[in-house]
Amino acid sequence: MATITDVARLARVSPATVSRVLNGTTDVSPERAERVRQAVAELQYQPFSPARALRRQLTDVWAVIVADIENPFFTSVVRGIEDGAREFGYRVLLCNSDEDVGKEAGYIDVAVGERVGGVVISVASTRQSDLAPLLRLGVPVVAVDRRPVGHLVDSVLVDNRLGARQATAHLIENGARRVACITGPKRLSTANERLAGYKDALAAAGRRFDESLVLREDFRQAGGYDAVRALTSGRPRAHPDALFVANNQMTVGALQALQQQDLDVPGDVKVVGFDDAPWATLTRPQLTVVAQPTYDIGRTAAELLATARAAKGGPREVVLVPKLVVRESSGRPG
Amino acid sequence: MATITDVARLARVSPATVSRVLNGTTDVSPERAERVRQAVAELQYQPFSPARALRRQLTDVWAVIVADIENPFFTSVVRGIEDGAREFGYRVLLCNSDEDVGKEAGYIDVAVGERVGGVVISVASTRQSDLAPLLRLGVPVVAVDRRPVGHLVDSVLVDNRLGARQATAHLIENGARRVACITGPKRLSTANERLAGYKDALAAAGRRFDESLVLREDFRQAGGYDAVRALTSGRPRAHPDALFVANNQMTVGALQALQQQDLDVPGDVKVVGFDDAPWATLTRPQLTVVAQPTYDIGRTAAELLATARAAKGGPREVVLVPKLVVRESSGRPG
DNA sequence: GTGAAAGCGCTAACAC
DNA sequence: GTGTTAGCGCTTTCAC
Repeated sequence: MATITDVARLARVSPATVSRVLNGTTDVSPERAERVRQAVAELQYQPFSPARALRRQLTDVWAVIVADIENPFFTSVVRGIEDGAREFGYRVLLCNSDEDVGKEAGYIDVAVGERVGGVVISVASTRQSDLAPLLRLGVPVVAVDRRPVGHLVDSVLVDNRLGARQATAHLIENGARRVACITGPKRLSTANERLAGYKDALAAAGRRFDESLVLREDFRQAGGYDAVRALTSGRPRAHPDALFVANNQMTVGALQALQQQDLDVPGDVKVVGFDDAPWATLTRPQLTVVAQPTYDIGRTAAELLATARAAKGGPREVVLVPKLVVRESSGRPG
Repeated sequence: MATITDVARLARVSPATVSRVLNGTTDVSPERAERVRQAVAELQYQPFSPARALRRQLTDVWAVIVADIENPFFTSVVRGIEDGAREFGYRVLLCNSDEDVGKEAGYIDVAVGERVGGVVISVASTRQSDLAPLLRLGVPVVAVDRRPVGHLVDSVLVDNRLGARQATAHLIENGARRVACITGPKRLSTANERLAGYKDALAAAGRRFDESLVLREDFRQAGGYDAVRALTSGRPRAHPDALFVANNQMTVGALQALQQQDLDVPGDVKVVGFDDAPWATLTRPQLTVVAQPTYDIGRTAAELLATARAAKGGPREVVLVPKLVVRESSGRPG
């Protein structure tokens, strides 16, 4: 591969001049600039990024570390981040922590090693994810979706508690007597906040909180499936007549389990899921969900990251509002 | 941030010795090695990747360039690639070309600039995507899903023609008289191969090929929706009684359009989609699809990439076999 | 406006 | 085993 020296030789100028033409830092005489451009084209020269990064001590790359690249929620957020990054002149290095704190730590090390210009992260664990290596370096970090505790970073969150409260209240209004909550692991703030919102709604309706109706699973499809199997395995009187499922992938699993057991939705069990999906109107019945502003979450994160170095004061926190989208799976009033 | 020199000073050794400890290239006396490790820990030293890449002239990074990060097909492929990459000791830099040859070219330049160790790409265009910058550099490239013409690269493809033929034949066997094909743009080999398979099946059944029953849209949801609207807008006798939809996202749109027009599936219109989805059993009726071995595609690509430098002979091509998964949307025989 | 020269942090060749 | 040294490709003073 050609180097800047090769280009300089061919264009009969110094390497410094080639650099100046490429970066537009100083004026170069038109003729020489033209010679340089020709030489670049002829040699198909492409600057070697590591050399440039070494010299400049920074890169125009952001690392985006998401917990689950297969979850459409995150890919939509990523799209928002990407579009924002492009606008601000950054490239995006996308990493998948796979809900694993260890893998996540590895990618954080990579981000540190690359001296990336910024990091957007949906932490694998609210308490255990360690952002310190980034913060020590002074790399701006924006947390999305999940709240990291003990680290002072900007964040873009959704009012999960509100969304969960609305979902649960809606089920109660529609006549549900025993609403179960299938939520995620304790290590995720989203799981806890959605559970809290569920409790809020019960309390507001004067309902007793029944521990046996709350199940924690991982946020994956199999978790939703297993939860429903467990909830419907005991004596029938103990079964729930409504489900608030706190995550999109678990909702798929939950619906599959209900279907397999010939339980009618919403007749036997009413269902509200979290996060909308393109196919939510294709299921029978159509799925009621708490929709999240996924793309905006990403967009907003990019804006915070781009302005992080200039920002004064403490961490900035943006909380976006989810929206209950009522379809058929949650039944009807009365 | 601490440098290798800082570590060396603190450990009272030379920078070379620190490097040796970190990379395990040569034996270092136990005591000195221990001192180095302590210094590394104390300073929280993290090697600066660009400096290392500059010196070594290569990186342990693969670029994975996918056409649409929001398409679950690709994210599943990516998971396969990632798992393979990890096994072979590579990190994955994920890029989203957004079905745009221009953005794709930008990421190819990035890959060249970074001198990545390999590239896995699902090209944005069979003919227009330009892999030459990579090949000139000698970077191993593996194409997945879509076939790039005019470039000698390894590839992992699916037998789209076979899958499409099976899908269409199945619809015909189930009594469809007018099978429409909603496929993708001409620039994508997958779109063309699936159309070819559709034609194969018609021919094998002795059916006349009717141009008006073939629609090309982009591979996105709105495309499927628009196609169905178009197909059902003319005089009823011209409407199809079956649809072969050549892509997962378009299938969602197509089903939505059918639903909106109160067309019964499979009564009025039988449907087979391409690529399976977790929610395919939740729709009413359950969706018949041609399932692709997504994860294996990625896995296989990683294996080809890891062994590319050692491989002799011409380009290697692996063709995986899709599988028709019959559910309800395609009707019943007779 | 331009070139010479230094140096970013790291590793590998070479001495000892 | 270990330290010294050179140099990867680039940008940025500093002279002129």
